[in-house]
Amino acid sequence: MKVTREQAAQNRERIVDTAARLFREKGFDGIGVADLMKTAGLTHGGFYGHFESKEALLAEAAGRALDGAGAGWQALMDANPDDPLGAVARSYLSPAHRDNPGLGCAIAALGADIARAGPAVRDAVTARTRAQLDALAGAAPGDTDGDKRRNAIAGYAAMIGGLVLARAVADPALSEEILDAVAASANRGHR
Amino acid sequence: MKVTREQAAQNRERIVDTAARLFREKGFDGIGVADLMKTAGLTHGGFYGHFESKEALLAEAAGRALDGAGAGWQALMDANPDDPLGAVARSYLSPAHRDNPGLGCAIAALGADIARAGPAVRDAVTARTRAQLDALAGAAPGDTDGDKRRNAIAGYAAMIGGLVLARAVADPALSEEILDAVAASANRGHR
DNA sequence: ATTATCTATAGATCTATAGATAATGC
DNA sequence: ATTATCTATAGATCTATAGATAATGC
Repeated sequence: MKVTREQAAQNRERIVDTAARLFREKGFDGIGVADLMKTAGLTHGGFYGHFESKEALLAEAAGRALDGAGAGWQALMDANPDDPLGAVARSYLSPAHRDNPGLGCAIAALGADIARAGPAVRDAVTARTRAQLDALAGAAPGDTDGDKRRNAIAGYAAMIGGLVLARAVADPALSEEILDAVAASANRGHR
Repeated sequence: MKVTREQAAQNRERIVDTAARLFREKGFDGIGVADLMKTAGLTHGGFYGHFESKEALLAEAAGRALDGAGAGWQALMDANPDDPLGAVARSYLSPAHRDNPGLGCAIAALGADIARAGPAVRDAVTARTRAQLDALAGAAPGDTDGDKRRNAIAGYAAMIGGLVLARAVADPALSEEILDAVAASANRGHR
């Protein structure tokens, strides 16, 4: 059953999108190529015509997930010119984000997997991280460019760690308290 | 080859210690029971006399790792009464911690695995998180108890996220910049 | 003729268990 | 007699590949 060149390209995109979701939900080792392809509506063996390896797919999937996040942040910042960073922080630290890792931040969901991965994955993530920090730094509070950049990095770090911690704890009240406390500290920089 | 009751208890401890290190280094799915037992100097089959399942071991191993971190923080805070939180942050955000996940923070190394785990694991982590936040809140800056607690949570979150991000990026200079920026923001609360 | 996808499988792993072994502890 | 540990294995999964199939694109 061959398909058109265009259909094949669409299938490839669907594999990347499916992987971007399933890797974030279940972790890199938590979903196999066979199940992933089945979810994408394809068969196991077809995978290796599109990607060299499962890890090569992770590099693309993580890149795509982070690109999506970057676009979402930019839209939030553009829509909230008086408090761009606060808007990003409130969205990032929402219960909806906490409860839907498959659609959320790839660093929070896959940070440890990425740290253990090879250069292709880490380079893809590094490039997006650089772009996101640059975008945040432009909107961050601070008297100098150095201050703004440090505040952007610290703010991003607090969001990531807050989300990871809020997902890890079992008590919903404590989880909520963590999200709120980090969001409040992000707002402190707002003037 | 039976061993004494005491030797068996020591073997169990060694399994937990080994797991605490290997899970943090390789992730929960990155190390198998057989390899883990071999590293502990025992055979695969002996495992199930000590633990109900691999996940039951994770609950103990994560608890032990976090207890060790809590003790280390307390020692750091006691030794630096004029800047207790800064001392913890500088240690947490050191290149040594970044480069040795097997000996480091279990939340940063295993946060996503913990979030996907069952109640035994999550409850063990929640109890230690509560204790650590209480200890940090006592030393955190802030005019009210509520401020101190919020600052403790936000500071802890920034440390976790900073470490995760510093481990994920491939560029050593960017990684260092992240550690330094988060440490500097933690010091901002210092008076 | 090319190629995207399929079925089938190799070979390696994984968790968990069954049953044997051998030393302790009563 | 009890029990901590061992060997061996069941049964399920994993990544990756080989070779067949069938439709596209020249």
